[in-house]
Amino acid sequence: MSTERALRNAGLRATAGRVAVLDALVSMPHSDADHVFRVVASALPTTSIQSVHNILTDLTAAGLTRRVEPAGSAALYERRVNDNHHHVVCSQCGAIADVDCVVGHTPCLSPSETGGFTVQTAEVTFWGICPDCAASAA
Amino acid sequence: MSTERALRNAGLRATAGRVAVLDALVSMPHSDADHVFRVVASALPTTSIQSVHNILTDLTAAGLTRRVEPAGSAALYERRVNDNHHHVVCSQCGAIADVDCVVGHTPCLSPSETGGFTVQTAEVTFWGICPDCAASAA
DNA sequence: CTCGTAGATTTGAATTGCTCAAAATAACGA
DNA sequence: TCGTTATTTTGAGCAATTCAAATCTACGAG
Repeated sequence: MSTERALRNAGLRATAGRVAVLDALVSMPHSDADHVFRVVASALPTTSIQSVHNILTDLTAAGLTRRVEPAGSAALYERRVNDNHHHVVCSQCGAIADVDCVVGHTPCLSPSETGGFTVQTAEVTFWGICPDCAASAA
Repeated sequence: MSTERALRNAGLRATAGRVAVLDALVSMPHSDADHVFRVVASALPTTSIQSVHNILTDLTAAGLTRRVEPAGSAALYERRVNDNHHHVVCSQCGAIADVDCVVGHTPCLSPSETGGFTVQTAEVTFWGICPDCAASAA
């Protein structure tokens, strides 16, 4: 299995829990730990929310998943990694979608005054209204 | 007092707690609720952390303060508002500084593919190393 | 000026999201 | 097949924040 290979390549053991979590994130990106837990639990009844937290933390540390924390919601995880994409978040319902970066190529990557900070990455979050919320408002 | 006038202009009553919180945020921007509480509590011994949360929530709803939630830290508040500035956060110690926006004026405000979202604002967080952490690493 | 009331604060409890740690278990190289 | 060590399990615990009822107070009406 490709998922298991990815785990071993990252130096992690290929356990059922990790495979299930990674696979879950492919079909439902931007899921929080609880969401992942509910999907994984049906196939793996012995698991727990804490285990899912452990797994997600490990996977993120190993670079297999990315953790996103939009203001106001729990941490979200996605498999899409290493491409520095950004996100649009619905300020009404919290729905989230990927956004590829933008204007030229690395916008906002050279702030004018950094107060002496050495900038390594730029994280962009767009806030707006998702199609569903726009529809139900009309 | 200018602070009290600002409160009334926003349609809020000018209470001692609110004035103290606003004033505290002028001298120490990017403070979390606990930080604000400790400063305010010395002048206002009857207050509580919950009251500070209430106040900060109200002030933010009224547009008098801005709430920022960098990944991994508690919510931070600042008085600087309505100028859409951004932040640099130290990935080691969490120190935070303001960054004025950048490249032209409204960079990153026109993502290529929004997945149908109507984008209203763009929030940029730079991650890097602050001067202090850089110094102690050398 | 004082009084009543809507708006704020206080107090205490509860919730959410997550971390920590010890014991049990399972992956996988030898 | 077995042993080691990584991983999961289980259960407790914590920090940040929210909720809600009771009390209080700012401030406009009179």
